[in-house]
Amino acid sequence: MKVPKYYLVKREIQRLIADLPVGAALPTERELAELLETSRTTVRQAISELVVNGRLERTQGSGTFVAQPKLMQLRPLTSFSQDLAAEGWRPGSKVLEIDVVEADEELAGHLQLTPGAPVHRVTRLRTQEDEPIALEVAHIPGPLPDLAEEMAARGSLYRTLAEAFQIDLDAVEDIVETTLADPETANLLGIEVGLPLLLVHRTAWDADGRPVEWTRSLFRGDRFRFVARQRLRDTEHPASAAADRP
Amino acid sequence: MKVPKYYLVKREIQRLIADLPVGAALPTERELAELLETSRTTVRQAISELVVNGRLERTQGSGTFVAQPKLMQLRPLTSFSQDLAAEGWRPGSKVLEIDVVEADEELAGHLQLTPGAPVHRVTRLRTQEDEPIALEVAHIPGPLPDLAEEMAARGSLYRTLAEAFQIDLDAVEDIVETTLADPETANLLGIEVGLPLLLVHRTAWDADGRPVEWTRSLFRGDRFRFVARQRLRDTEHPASAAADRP
DNA sequence: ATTGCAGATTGGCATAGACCAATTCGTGCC
DNA sequence: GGCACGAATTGGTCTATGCCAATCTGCAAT
Repeated sequence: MKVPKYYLVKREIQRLIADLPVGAALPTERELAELLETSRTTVRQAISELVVNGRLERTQGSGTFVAQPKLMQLRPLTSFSQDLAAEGWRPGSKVLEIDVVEADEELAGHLQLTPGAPVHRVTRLRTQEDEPIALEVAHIPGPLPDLAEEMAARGSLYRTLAEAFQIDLDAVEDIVETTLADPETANLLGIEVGLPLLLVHRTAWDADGRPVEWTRSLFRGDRFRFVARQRLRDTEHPASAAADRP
Repeated sequence: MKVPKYYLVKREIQRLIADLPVGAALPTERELAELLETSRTTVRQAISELVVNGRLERTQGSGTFVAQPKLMQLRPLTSFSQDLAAEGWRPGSKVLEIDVVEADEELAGHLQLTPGAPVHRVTRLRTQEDEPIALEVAHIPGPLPDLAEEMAARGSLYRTLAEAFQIDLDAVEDIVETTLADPETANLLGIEVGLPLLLVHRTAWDADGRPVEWTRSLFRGDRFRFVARQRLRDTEHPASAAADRP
């Protein structure tokens, strides 16, 4: 099998950084090109893949550095804050905007509304140790008086829905796929344009089966894992009541 | 905000292909470079992102074409075949290898074994309409006599475990993250090196809480969505027995 | 000691061009 | 008509180079 040169260069660089601690600086691109007897373009292509994989971090004017390994995890059925707090992280959240928009075709479909119906929109930047890791846009239908104030008082969106508006979620569905960072998203998340992201669409229903939330989240692909854990409902033998998994 | 030129080119190309049907050919890279008054390198960078997003497909010697949109979905709790069949797809599976290996540190940890313990390994290529979409390596501990023959007779791994070895799954956990295709994987999946993949680690437990399967799957990021659907166990009010979601 | 500015350093973007590899297509042969 | 082969076409890789933008460094002024 033919392996392109930039891929060999990538492996060389991986060897170079294998023993380096987080934060260590790589040689400059121009030095690497000379050292590995190739062009700077090829070196950049190799480094780009390592950046995408989350192994390296580039800063214009400064250099290229060994990055933190991928660590965070998110379970789909609880809230962002609970998820990360349970893992021992320090999650934060910054509300960028709270407004009301008219549902377009797609949004109306997901929330079972007629297009044009008013929907509350909450745009938030999720952070971890003050580093942005996700951009989240939640859409909630129905009257929610003083949503901004209620949220400001509580912080958590789910807690606000439950305590201030008696909206309790009964089921959620997450759809996860990959996408690429466009300039605007890259800017907000402080990452490079073109980095792979995990695009998560979440729909939540109440006990009556009515959709109460439709959210579009973009997570850094190099910093996030998505965890889905499920008990299998044994439709044939409704016996199993064993302890939860270790 | 500064938007690089290749990104503008990308948008131009997106406009160009907006009305084209699947399979339609783009102008050649050299033509696009001239048309959009830029270099071929810049055009290639723009096209590369559209390829990664699954909007375009490149074939050396032939051209660049509009690709099938992302469509498939997979729920985490049933088998690959059931998942796709339920969505109306025609899934296939090709067993590449069935053998027994010694568990390394990581594998032993996931399956609660001692390193060096023998583990069955089933390597499969999952296909859809004869197109490879995922590479799956399953590890199952314990004695499984004539596993290869039993599987050949049934096709499905989960059915084989249940019917031939009385191994019934009770809970599963999927961990989803992004990664990039290395040359070997890219070769098997028939995609380009460097394309983003969804890397899914699945662990399955039986009713006694013993891990019975640990699987590493690589899905084409441009062809796959991952769906996790959950009922929220209402720990406070164990009442909810409403109909499943619409 | 602190601040401010200028220059050097480093990554980011874009160009032009060469050659390779896979595919396609036309031509001519059978 | 069908097949084989070679040329043309098209994407794949790599080089060399220039300039821009962000950052860092060090010196000078305060």
